[in-house]
Formats: sequence, C-alpha cells, structure tokens
Amino acid sequence: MVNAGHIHLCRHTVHGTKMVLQRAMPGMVLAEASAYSDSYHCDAIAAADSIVQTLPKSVFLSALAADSDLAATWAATLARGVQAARFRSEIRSLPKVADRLDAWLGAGNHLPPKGRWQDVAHELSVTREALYRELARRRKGAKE
Amino acid sequence: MVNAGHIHLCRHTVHGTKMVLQRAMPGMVLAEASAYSDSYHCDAIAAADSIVQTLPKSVFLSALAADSDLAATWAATLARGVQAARFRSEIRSLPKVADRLDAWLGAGNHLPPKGRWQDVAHELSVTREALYRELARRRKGAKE
DNA sequence: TCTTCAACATGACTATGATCATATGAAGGA
DNA sequence: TCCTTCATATGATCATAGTCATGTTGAAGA
Repeated sequence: MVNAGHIHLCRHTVHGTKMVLQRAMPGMVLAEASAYSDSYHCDAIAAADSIVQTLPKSVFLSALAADSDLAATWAATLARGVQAARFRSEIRSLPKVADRLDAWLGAGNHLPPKGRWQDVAHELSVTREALYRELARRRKGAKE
Repeated sequence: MVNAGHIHLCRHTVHGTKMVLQRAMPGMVLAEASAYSDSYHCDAIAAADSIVQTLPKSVFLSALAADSDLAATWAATLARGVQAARFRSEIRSLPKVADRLDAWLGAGNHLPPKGRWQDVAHELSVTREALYRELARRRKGAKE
C-alpha cells in the first residue's frame, strides 16, 4: 500500500517497451492481483519519493480467510476499483477532449483549483495544452 | 452473469448524455460493484439478444460470507478484472494506433482470424479503417 | 526585494486519426 | 445461380490533438 508518493507498476513487453499497468497514489494497494497468483512479472517503480507499507502475502490471505467481514470489505474495494478503471477506459475511448471533460464532470467530479489542472489533463489522458484550450473555449462560450 | 450475447451497463450523466460503464461479454458478471452498495444508478441494456443468469444479492453475499474459498475466488476474479480494466485504460492513453497495437500484442494477445479484426479495433478503441491501415503498413514493412 | 520555478496560457505548425465514399471478396439464403 | 450482407480494404478530405515555441503570472525562498 502506498502511503505517500507515487508508484508505477510496469511490465516489459516482448518487444522491450515499457508499459505502465497501474499508477498507485496514496491510499491505493499496488498490484492487487499479485495476491492471487504465484508469479507476477511486473516491476514497481517509484515515480516520486514515496512511503509504502508492506504485508506478507500469506498473512494477508489468511486474514481474509479468517474474517469474512474483512473479506467483504476487500471485495468491495476491488469491485469499486474495477468500476473506476472501467470508467477511465471509457473516458479515454472518447476521441474529443470536450467529450472526455463532459463525461468526467458528469460523473460528479469538479474542476480543481488553479495549480491542479494538469492532474485533470493527465486523468483524461490529454496534453495540458489541449485541456487549457478546451477550458478557454468554455470560458469564452459562457461569456457570450 | 451474462451467458450469451452482449450487455451494456450505462449511466446517464447530469447533462443527459449516455455513458457506457461496462461492456459485459459471455462469462462476465455485470455491475459487480452493485453487490456492495444499496443503490446503483445504472441501466443494463442488451446490445444484442442475450441470455443471463441472476442471483439475489443477499444469497450471493451470504454464500461469500459462509465459504472463504469462494470469497477468495471471487476476490481473485475482481482483482484480475481491475488489472484488465487498467490495462485497457493504459492502452487507450497511447495516442498512436501503432503503439496501441504493439502494447496489445505485447500483452500476449494475437491477431484474430479474418472476420474478427473489427473486434480488435473496438478493443483498441480506434476506427476499423485506422486498424486496417496500420495492418497494411505492417504487411508492407514486413515484405521489404 | 529579487530570483527562480512551475503552472497557466496561447499561437503556429504538423501529424494523425476520424469521416465519407467506394470497391472487392466471401458466406449464406432465396 | 443470383442477391444480399458484412468484413476487409483503400483513397480523399477534414478536424483536431500533439508538438514546439514563447510569454505571463504567482508563490516560495534567498
């Protein structure tokens, strides 16, 4: 689990290129699926100075087996993770920046204060310039 | 659970536009997260003639609580679902068709027989034309 | 106060995918 | 056999996001 910082979970494809599979922010568990398979060919790379907590897999699994409430909580966390990741992939399937922003705002998100807009651009997977331009278009449209 | 066909899980955003949150194919459970929340404001829409199995939420949850092996299997399914969905969102964050195809092939997928290429195009979230062109480029490159 | 740095902002140009139009070939049914 | 349909295929054009360049603003720190 990441307590602070920013960890990337990466896999090297057969062509040698690096692929990011997960970008874990504080509060997130890295590589949840690794608890359910014997081997897992990924690297965890700290994208920023980070603080993490670790727990042996066997301890984690036996705790889940012993406590069905804990197991249900864990399953709920995973289910919400599935939902969130599917939402992100659907957002990124929209070709236009305006549509991605609408969908993201429509899901209950709100524009962050200045200084954090680049985070939104990254979440939508567009360049910061494209997001700035879209926001400028909306400011202009709202004024008329 | 979808046995046959193709079900979309849709949410209507505050602007009234429809957003697909999940595209459930045979073998997949629809809206897993709904088992862990009291209300879930989505619609299930059959995108093709389909056959589904249903199970009351209470039965499902008590079965999980009673059988820790079943709970572990379910958690493993969810964890793999998280992984798969994250992979799709990372694929779709690549701006170029060639990169998306490389990443997808590098994850162990292989090109389907003719007649199924459009499915790949949809998985990569590009138009079929763009995929045909990329494949044509590769055929040409391989020949030289 | 002055310096520095990062985020915000915008213009110019380019690359590339989407769209529209058409054509070809294979499978299945009348 | 002929007709329909759908997947594959490719060309032409257009819209748009990426890229590069450049400038502005505001906050933190020396």
